[in-house]
Amino acid sequence: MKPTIKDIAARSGVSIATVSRVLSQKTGTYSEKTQAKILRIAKELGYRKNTAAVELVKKRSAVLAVILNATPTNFSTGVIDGIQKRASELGQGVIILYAGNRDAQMLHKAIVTALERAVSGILLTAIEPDEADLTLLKDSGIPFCFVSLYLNQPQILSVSSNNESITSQAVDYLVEQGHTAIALAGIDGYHTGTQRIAGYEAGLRAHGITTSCIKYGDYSYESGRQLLQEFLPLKVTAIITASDMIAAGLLNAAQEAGIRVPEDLSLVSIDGTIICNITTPGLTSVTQDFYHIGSRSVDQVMGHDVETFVPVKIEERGSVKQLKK
Amino acid sequence: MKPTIKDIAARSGVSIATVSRVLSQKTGTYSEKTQAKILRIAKELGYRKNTAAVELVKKRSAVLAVILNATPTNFSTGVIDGIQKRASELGQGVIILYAGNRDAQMLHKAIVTALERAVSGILLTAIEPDEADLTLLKDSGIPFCFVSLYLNQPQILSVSSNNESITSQAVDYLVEQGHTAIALAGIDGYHTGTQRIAGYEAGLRAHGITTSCIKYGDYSYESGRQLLQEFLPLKVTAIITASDMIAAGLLNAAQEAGIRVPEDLSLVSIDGTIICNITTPGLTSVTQDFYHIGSRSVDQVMGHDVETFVPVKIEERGSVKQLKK
DNA sequence: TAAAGTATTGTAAACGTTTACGTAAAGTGC
DNA sequence: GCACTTTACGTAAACGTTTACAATACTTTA
Repeated sequence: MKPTIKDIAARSGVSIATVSRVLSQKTGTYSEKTQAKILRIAKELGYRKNTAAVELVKKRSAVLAVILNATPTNFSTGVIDGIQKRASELGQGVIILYAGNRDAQMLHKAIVTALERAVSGILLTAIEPDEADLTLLKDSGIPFCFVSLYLNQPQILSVSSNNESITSQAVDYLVEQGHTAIALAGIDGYHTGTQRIAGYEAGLRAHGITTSCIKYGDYSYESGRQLLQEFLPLKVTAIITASDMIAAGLLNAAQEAGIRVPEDLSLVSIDGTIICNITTPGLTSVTQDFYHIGSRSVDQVMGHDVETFVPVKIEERGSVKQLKK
Repeated sequence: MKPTIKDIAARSGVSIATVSRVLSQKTGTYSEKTQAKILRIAKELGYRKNTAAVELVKKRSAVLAVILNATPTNFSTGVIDGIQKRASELGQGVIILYAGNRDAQMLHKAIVTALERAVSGILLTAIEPDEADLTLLKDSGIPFCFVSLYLNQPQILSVSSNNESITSQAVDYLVEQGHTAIALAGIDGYHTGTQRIAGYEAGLRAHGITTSCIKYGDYSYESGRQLLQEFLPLKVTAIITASDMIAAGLLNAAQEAGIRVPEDLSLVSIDGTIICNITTPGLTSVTQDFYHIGSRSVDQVMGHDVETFVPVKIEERGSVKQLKK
């Protein structure tokens, strides 16, 4: 069946310890001649290490566990690309455990699965754990880091965009385009949403705007469509949306209702994924750098000294009208 | 540090074998009194099984490995939702290994990683392996199944939509709407693409249409945008696109070139993800049931008797014009 | 009551790999 | 040539859990 180091040792005429040292590349503990023989035989036999045996002995593996939340917004690919690349550079493998979308049970199971394996670190992407799971993580002794979430607790590692900066920059941009009746749409009441609300309100205050307007949602396209009804009686000229999906839903519902974008209503979308290019018109966005968020989170969980916040930028497309001043 | 069954045995006054039997729920091999005591102490100690030790001894785990290709088209979520749900119903965990997008090195590494772990099965989603990797999989003794790919080799398990049926239904639908100058766009030369070409051409023949028009691409939005140039000199009235992203790219490039959809050019998109709702106008699609593809692939790899093909359906939106006949 | 059957438990070995420590041989410096 | 250091290798034990088999205790049957 599956060849083991015992098989290699028997064919090489050396001990299993020597085979192990060669296969673990313990330089200086074997001769070149012995190494060549062992590597040749290992290849002939199609030998592969038994990961479970290694992890059992070493009580640690060179594997990062990524716990992945399926958000309505598709930014996972960028984050994962960043994680995979950086992990690979640091000699770490990556396994992904799926936690559904705000499914507490699946999340708990994913966390326990990660803890049951001797992973070197855990990255939780766009996931807000409850206190019990957070305690579990803290007590495990395994380093963990939140990705695209900032809990603002000093002992908890995270890498994300600065959510207050995201919305305050969006407000700045819209004010610059002449807008003063600015709303925030599709946000939720979790940490990310709360931070974005704070930035939105700080941005309004900084420009002396006293009227705020916040509509809650769940970041999804359908949520965006439904939110349009709530804006119809209001006098807002511009809306900052919590996600590209909210923006797309608002956009399409508005157009179906005869409201032209950007002529009658301007939109600035948070995230800046490819969705912003697909809509008609394209969506002006506060674009997050998901690739670097992912990449930097690997450095963070590996104990390297990195900045928590990854900068964002405004990307102009076609959804914001410049008002006469 | 981490409690082991030795700690539980010491506190319970029983042997480690008894602790193991209780924790493995070997019914009929322990008394209720002993069980209660062991479970209480395990909970007090915060005991968790060491997965590596279990896998080492059993040489098998109740875990499916999903090797995930990051396609330009975002259908992964549906597939994974289907896989996770069905696996959970069958008592299997799921770990996901990321293979990038047509990155042979990452794919090979993902496959080797899966083989190094005592997984119960491997699901390869939208992945076309080379011969060496396919041989590796076959020689491993671990069951594997292709998801959303059909290799048409009798010993190789797969679950997907019927790609010939997808394009022939699209042709049927467009002919029904009065179209006879029908193209196929964005397809590649791999298995899926080849099957869709066959269905497209069979569909044309069935309607006595002798002129075919096929433009290759890579399923991405950018590829779709670029393909428009190739269609400008042609007299096609309708295009079947290889993915929603190709459709969105063609759509937006056409509108920017003053070509109206559906008035001047009709589009039918293969996949039917949420992208089809986001574009303006919405894209008529041959919609695949990714959730059931994922779900059924779990049954397939677990050795249950299931149909290879999951039915597709035409979903009308706003991208096809009915021509006068 | 004795024998047979069943339930419960413990001992020992297995799983595949790593590594501390001991030993022998080779290399280096005085 | 001698003492010290380095290289190379082997032995034995460890890692945490499972399980076959043996032993013991309890229950049922004749």
